[in-house]
Amino acid sequence: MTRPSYHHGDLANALTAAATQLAREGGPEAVVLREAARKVGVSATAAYRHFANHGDLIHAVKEVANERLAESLSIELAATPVEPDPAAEAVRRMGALGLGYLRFAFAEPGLFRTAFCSPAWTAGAPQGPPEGLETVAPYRMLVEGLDALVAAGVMSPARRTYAEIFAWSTVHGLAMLILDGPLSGVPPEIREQAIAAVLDAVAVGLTAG
Amino acid sequence: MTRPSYHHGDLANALTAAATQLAREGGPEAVVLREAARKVGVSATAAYRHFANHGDLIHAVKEVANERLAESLSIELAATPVEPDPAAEAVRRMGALGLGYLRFAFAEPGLFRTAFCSPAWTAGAPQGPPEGLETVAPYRMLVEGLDALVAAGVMSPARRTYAEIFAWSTVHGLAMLILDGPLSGVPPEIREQAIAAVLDAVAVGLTAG
DNA sequence: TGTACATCAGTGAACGCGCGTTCACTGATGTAC
DNA sequence: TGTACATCAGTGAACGCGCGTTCACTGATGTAC
Repeated sequence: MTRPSYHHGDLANALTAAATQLAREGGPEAVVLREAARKVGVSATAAYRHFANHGDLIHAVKEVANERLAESLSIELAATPVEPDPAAEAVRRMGALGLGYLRFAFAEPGLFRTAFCSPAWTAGAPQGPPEGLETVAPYRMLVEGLDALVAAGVMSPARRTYAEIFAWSTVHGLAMLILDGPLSGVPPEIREQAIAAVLDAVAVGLTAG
Repeated sequence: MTRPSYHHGDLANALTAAATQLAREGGPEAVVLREAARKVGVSATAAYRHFANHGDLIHAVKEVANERLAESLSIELAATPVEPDPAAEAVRRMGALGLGYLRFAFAEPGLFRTAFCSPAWTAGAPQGPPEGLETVAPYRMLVEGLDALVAAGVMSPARRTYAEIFAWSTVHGLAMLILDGPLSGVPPEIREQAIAAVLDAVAVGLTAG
């Protein structure tokens, strides 16, 4: 298990992968730089050749987590057949996005919590240009879904404003209340019913009137 | 500022108050037992006469935070005049509850985050009987609000199921996304508009059809 | 009304923990001539 | 094709931090007789 050369060759990626595994098992607080280095078989100091500091490493994991979330959304989008009717199709897609979001949260709680961890955890990470929300894949998918709702005539343009925030808030809140919060005791069966009911209510809130 | 006697007399409450102030300023991670003792002017060891451990102290703060949240809901309920029409009144109350929840989250982010902190923070706290959600004041207020909606005939009984979870998830998610999450950059003015739009969408989701 | 004594509520020193980070260093790589 | 040398990517020891918690203790309180 020793590496062939003194130089690792791909240490940045290896550390990110190890740190991602830590996050998967215990959320952002489990991402410890020394442990990631240990897993890769390298001294802790070596990490500083590739990451500015601890927060920078967490930031890298956070980006990976967002990619995984986007994948989960895509998978759920593809899991149900396309509806011939544009209106029904737009509604189907929104439901799939919500379901993909929640499936990810419950299947990968550690990564989910890391994707949305407080900025305190990534403090010190050197930030480039202040990239907006539009660069985050899951958010773009949500925007497209809502636009399709309007294009299909199933949501009034007046309701379009802040619709991202409404839809996102609901699924995010549900995930948080169940993962970390006072709804953590809800058994899986009830949880599934609640998810269906909540997603339905969101659809109503977006399209009614 | 020295206490009159060797015995403090009310140390448990004093420590809880000091710890609550710490939480107010920095959330659950700022609740450090030694610091709370320091603020009260007592040795760290003394805290162990009144709290089983660190998690127990945080648990006490968590309960205080929930009381403050309930107060915020009550204040907002009383902030707008009662509607004569029962249907309008029930809708008004739901809006006030949502607003009170969000006002509290933004006015007291540290306490809000403590009220909903992960069980990991309160680990070790000796738990009595597993008290259900019904014992938590804010939750009871939500249940009453939804029941009133049905009683006033403005929400169909079919929609009543899991309505708590839908309404709660939405306001909770909005608070989290803005406090800790990717919506933290939203300026206060836009935030207020978003709050109004989201609360409106929830009302639609609850009552439409 | 005194007094002995159990109990309660504090004290202060100390420990271990494991982290992030820095330091001076050495082995490996690649490029100019 | 060799060789000198700058640069890059690692090493290992060490530091400081501040926490939660334990220990043996002492001062204050209250109760039985």
